[in-house]
Amino acid sequence: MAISLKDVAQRAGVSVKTVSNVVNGYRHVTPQTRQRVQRVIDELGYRPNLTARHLRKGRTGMIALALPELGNPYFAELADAVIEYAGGLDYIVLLDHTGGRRDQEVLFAQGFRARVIDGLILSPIELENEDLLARDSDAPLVLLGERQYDAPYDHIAIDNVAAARTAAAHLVELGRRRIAFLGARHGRARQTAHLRLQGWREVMTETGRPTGEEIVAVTDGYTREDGAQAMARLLDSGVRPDAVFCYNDLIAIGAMRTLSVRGLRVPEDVAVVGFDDIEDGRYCATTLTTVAPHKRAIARAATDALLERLAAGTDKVIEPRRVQPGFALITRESTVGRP
Amino acid sequence: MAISLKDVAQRAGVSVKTVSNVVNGYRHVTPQTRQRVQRVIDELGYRPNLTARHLRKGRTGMIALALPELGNPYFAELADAVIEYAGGLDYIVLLDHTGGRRDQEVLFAQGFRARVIDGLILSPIELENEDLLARDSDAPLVLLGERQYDAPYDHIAIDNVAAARTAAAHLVELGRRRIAFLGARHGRARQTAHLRLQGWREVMTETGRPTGEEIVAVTDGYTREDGAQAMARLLDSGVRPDAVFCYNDLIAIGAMRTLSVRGLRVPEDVAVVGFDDIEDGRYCATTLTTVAPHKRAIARAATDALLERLAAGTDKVIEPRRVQPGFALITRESTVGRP
DNA sequence: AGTGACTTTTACATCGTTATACAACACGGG
DNA sequence: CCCGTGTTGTATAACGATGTAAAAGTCACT
Repeated sequence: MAISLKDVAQRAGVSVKTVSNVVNGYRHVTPQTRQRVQRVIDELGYRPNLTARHLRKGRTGMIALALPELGNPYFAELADAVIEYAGGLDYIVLLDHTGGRRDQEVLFAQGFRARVIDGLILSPIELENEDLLARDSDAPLVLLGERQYDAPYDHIAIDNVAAARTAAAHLVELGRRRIAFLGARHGRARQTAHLRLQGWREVMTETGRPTGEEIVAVTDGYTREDGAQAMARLLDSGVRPDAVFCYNDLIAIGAMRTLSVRGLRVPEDVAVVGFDDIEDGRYCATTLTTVAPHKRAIARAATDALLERLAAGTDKVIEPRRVQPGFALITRESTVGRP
Repeated sequence: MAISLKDVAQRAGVSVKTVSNVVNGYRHVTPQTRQRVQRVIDELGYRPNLTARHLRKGRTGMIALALPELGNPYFAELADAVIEYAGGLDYIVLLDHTGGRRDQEVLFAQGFRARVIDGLILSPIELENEDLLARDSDAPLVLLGERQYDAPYDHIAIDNVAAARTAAAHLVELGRRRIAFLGARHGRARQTAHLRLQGWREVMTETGRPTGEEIVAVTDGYTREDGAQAMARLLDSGVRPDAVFCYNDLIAIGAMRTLSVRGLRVPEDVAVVGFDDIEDGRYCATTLTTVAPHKRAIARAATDALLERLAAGTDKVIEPRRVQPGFALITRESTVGRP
């Protein structure tokens, strides 16, 4: 059986509340009392029951982080960063994955696990604006990632259009002419993929390069497999790009795999740029040039935004905040070759 | 303010306990009462406060899963599997990372977060046997992964020696003669690395191949970087292996990177085998032959073992259990070449 | 000694749930 | 008509912590 305040109080010959006061560092306790109680606490090895404390305080000290999938290293690395940072602020992080499915995302946004968590950081993929507007949970919600919404929630995301432009401009500078885009998505105008596609398209247009449908490969998902297949389809269709800009690193890695199978050299025949800066990219046979969002900054911004809302309470209204952490283009062999 | 049992009871004109009975599907409630209460529940959108329930029941319905790091895809994929499986059994999984540091591992084993979680699945790296014996927390603990301990805890791990033998035998069958081992560790005899090293050494000895120190590369960690450096050191030392068996896929990927930089072909000049079957390995320029532990089986076995202990309660003694999930050798281009 | 202004400690209610024990009621058999 | 049996519902006490309000103790000053 676990030790409770009562046990300590009994043994120390004081009231339960006094023990509680000692535990919580309350000011008005005489040094003698404090010392005596503290000794008993150490003796019995008392540790507060967080469940009880949470019940009484109405807060659990836990926040949830819902990501599409941990199998994607970008999200795993991001999760690491959030757990680390929030942990430092005495918050426990509940990690979850939505599988990028709309029903799951709605479930989480709606407060699945409400009463267990104080707030939620959600990185949506399929979630629609209407889902957010229909939300009735009162736990604070911070949105992560690049989809855009017209809803009153904090949103942390890098400037995707600018980031994509940087990547595209890099390929243009290298003198590439037929620069394909891998990882576009059907439909949904607010998708991240559209922002990156837009940045790419802007630069292509400005520099007189083709942007036709035949040079844009649509994928179902964001995996290596999707990238490999998309690249294969592109090549099979007769298009011969001399560069590809990929929605993310996984797709880029898949694409490089297909290029290797087809006997095309990277970057001599085809230059490749990814997005995310996952660690894999640094150890491919040909290391991957990529756009690196500052993951720690993202983790910090998201956690800070959420905790600030928690501290303010539900009544106080805080203007929804839009934070744009930085990014950097990291050039590696897949565009500039081996030194 | 959230709706509580009391609110529902008041509105429905019954006692609090009756509502509780309806919520919990207690048998002896007349259909009329049940229906009436249920209607009010739906009307008010009542959802049980799990914190209170947990306080009362003395259980939280949460288990922790402490892994070295999520950045390693093997652990990320494993975490995915555990969250999925335990979630299906109505358990919430608290994911944590120890960084593979002994102090952190001890902290978790000792019941950091006790009173929040009902039990713990821990995948230790540096944890020592004495740490386990000194453990005084009463929350059930299941050990995951390949380190061996003489302590009364359930342990889930594949047969590493057999797995390593399978991999080594594969390289022997291909006619390779100087088969290096990448990713050995200094000291600690109970380490996983030693088991894999042992399997490798057995096969080398049985087939008359060298097992000298010069062909075994020690690493500090288990990352791609470690693999790349170890491979470089091996080559610099003048050893010319025609195959490498790596402690894990990350090291193998790092090694392949170095081989590529040095102009050595895989598998023509050097065949490479990894361990873990992480997704990265399927999309390298040269896909990676690897030993694939059955991750889902591991996740299931660990969760089942833990939940069984939870169900049994602390008083009942269950014999510590050793489960060995299966594995499979998956041959890819890094040993058999491209078809 | 009595007063007022603190400081220190305590008793008790409370958070939202479930367990326990018991009251109220229905039913069938003698 | 009473009794035992079994069902249905309620009042109350926990679980372990904290907040509130008030009691008890201390001290300086008249």
